[in-house]
Amino acid sequence: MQQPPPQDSDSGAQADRFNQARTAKAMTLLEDYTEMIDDLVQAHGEARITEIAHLMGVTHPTAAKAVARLKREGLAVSRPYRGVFLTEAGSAMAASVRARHRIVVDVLLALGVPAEAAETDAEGMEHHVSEATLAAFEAFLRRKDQSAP
Amino acid sequence: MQQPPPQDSDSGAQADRFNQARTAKAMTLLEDYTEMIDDLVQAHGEARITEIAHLMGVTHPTAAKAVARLKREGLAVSRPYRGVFLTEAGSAMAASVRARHRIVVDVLLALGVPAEAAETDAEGMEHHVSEATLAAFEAFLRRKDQSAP
DNA sequence: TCGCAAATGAAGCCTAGGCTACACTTTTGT
DNA sequence: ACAAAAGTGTAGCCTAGGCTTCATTTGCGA
Repeated sequence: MQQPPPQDSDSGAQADRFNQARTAKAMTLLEDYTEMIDDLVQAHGEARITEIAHLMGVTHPTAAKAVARLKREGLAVSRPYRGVFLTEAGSAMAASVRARHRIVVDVLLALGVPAEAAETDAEGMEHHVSEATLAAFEAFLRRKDQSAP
Repeated sequence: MQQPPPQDSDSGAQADRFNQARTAKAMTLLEDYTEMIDDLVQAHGEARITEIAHLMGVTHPTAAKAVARLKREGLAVSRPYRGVFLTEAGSAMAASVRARHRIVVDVLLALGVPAEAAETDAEGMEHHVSEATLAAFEAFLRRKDQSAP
């Protein structure tokens, strides 16, 4: 799932990178909404469309469309005029997204990025952090903690 | 250009971050293509649609549409059935994009990310690296160089 | 309890960025 | 010199993800 088959020439490697970036970009909506819904359910017991929309900075029809997509993908469930909830798959995604987000922010902070910028940039960067990179980030943070306990 | 006006409540901060991530996402196409065209012009004296498409991993009509957008935005010029070239604005963007890309890759490598993953992830992450974060990255790399010359 | 405000849903429009199919130049090899 | 091949352009279709507008449902307060 990480190395697609090598192409004809060397230019394939370059193309593969862009294709992976495009794939990651397509996942961002799913990831952002599942995390948001998980937050809201933990905070209020349910996630309402209007609140999701407000926090995401979009209009409610946009949020509703996103939730419809989550439902299509089996990540969320909801009944008309009722709150939205995550399925098990959705919760799992939310958990890993949140963990990854925290690690990315921590790495940025450790590198000396100002807190506000770290939060903002992490929001976009996190979706492009592969397993390999995430593992390296975790190892880096562990080293940091050891050297400065 | 970095801090939009504060919203009503605190939820505005969250929404602002997502909005910035969306803006950055919208810039990725422009940035990727200008850098690619710059590479090709430096290598071959011109950038051909077919080669751009091949390297970007898309079909040529898609590349042609992207180039049309670059022209609309004043970043590139071209005449029918001839190569594509960057304007001064396009060259400037390519230069800063390339510089940022190199820094992001270097930071990932310095953190212990494997080379292949660093290249791939940087391709997506770089577009979300703000000026503040970039500055912190550069400072971090300078420190690294000093401690291990 | 019942009426109105707030929340949700539904429909339709727009742009970006993919694609295929087909038409037309340009280039190239014989 | 010209025909085939390669490269470009054009048209049209699709999905995602924004938006506005309008209809419907909830639920709360008078």
